[in-house]
Amino acid sequence: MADTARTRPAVPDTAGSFPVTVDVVALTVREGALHALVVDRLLEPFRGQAALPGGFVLPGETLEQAAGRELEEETGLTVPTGATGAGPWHLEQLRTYGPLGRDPRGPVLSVTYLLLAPAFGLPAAGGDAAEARWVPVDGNAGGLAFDHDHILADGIERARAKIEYSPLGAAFCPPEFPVAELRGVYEAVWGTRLDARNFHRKATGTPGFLEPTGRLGGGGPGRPAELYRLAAGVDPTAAVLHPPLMRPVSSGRAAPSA
Amino acid sequence: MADTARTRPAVPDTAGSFPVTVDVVALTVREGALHALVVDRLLEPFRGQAALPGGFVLPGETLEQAAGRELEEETGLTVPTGATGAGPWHLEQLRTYGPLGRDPRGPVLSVTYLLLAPAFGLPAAGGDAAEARWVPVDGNAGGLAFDHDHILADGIERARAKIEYSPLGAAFCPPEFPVAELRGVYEAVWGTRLDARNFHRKATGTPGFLEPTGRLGGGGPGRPAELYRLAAGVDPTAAVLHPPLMRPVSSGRAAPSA
DNA sequence: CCGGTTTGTCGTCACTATGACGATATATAC
DNA sequence: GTATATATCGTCATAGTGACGACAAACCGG
Repeated sequence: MADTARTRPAVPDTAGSFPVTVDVVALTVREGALHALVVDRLLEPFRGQAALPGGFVLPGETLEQAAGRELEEETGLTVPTGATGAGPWHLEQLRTYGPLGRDPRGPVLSVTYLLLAPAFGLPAAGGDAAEARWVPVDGNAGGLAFDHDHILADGIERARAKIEYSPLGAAFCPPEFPVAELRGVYEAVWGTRLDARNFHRKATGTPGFLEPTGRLGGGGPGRPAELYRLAAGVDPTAAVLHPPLMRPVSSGRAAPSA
Repeated sequence: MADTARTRPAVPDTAGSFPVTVDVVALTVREGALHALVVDRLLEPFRGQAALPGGFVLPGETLEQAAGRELEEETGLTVPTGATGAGPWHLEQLRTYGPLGRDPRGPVLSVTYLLLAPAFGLPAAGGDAAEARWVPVDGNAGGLAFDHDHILADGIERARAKIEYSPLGAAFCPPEFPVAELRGVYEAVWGTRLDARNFHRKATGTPGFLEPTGRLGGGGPGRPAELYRLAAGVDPTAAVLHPPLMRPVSSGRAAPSA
């Protein structure tokens, strides 16, 4: 143990050491509205209060692994491996909060992740949480534990901004979907209405965005829609929409919060 | 000590505790080229190698405070307080790396920050670093310690993307500057040439971006330019450029790395 | 003093992308 | 069949861009 100090330099004693949590802003579109995943806390602090799913990072874990584990433990959602790739599901880091003044237990760092997912069956509770559920985020979803209201707002704004120029809107859709479903995603995330014809022109006319499957999706009333999938081999965060799909100025174009 | 467990819930024992560093990608524009601030390490690991300025977060410190302290200790640069506001200097969080496989001393979390600054006098070395210096980032600045090459690349890409739609390009400029200087920033950051007349039209014609001071800036050859400042009261990260200033497609439109 | 050079600013023009909206195709509901 | 709903294609005016001409106002060298 003493010789490791020579062969392997150590972290200086003055450096602080912090517990680290991973919290996930999981968003989906259900019934035309943007929903976030919250759980009810079973433990102190904030016992009984709603919070974002998340928990402490364990030794030997990566941050992504911790995010996936907590999500699965608390909500039953299993994030497919490689969800940072194209297709449904998208997991990306949001930002890091803390360590001061955000947890009554003391200094705690929170690395947060943003998950965009298709509407998914009701998750099951477990772990440190009871009753995981999707809650609509129309304006005032407030009342979350810790600084999770703030984190949720940041996550929503990130999602709103990213679908402007990236194909990430498709992360909310199943592997094959009609253009109208994608338009519904934009309308739900932005809280606005988009012209179906102009959206169709932009979505299908942008190289590297959508790819026709040739199949038709029937079922509902009206003419059956052609099904599309995300263009293959495209980085889901690449800026394929050039110029971007712009949110109507009439809608609440809130300034991104840094 | 025993009763605090009742009145103040504690972090569970199973939770890991991690040393946390703050590393800063400091960018500036000098002589028409984008430069990054690097220091030479005085201590192991990677002693003698170039690295981004940064160091361990101390107990009781916020992340921003740690970033400012390390920057000042190692490079002599003093970030003005409130550099997240408008005007020259801009400090924002980039992302968090780790904790596994990036530091030979063991699991270490690195919260990184992006600093955009006007060209500034040669920084002075100190602390754990010798010879802080600006290095041009034209393509192959590589060879930094830890995963700092990767972090630097992420920071540059963030800067390239942000000046497309935000007024952040002005963070590289002094408080008052001619339009041509701002154009030089865009050209340096994007590594491309822009048409002076079209840039002037877009920059001066976009509400919430530039504000004429009425003063003229003389000195060099040619007609003296009108001096502008950033529009007052505008969030420096707000998307004021709608549609954005788009990088020419001819230039290397690399896909953002998530 | 005077023309040449350099840089900043204003204008023009073709083209692209958008926003608004009409028209047609093809399904389900009654 | 008729009404209704949805998808897709087309048209047209307009805003914004890219390319580039023209003029303004400083410096330089003789």
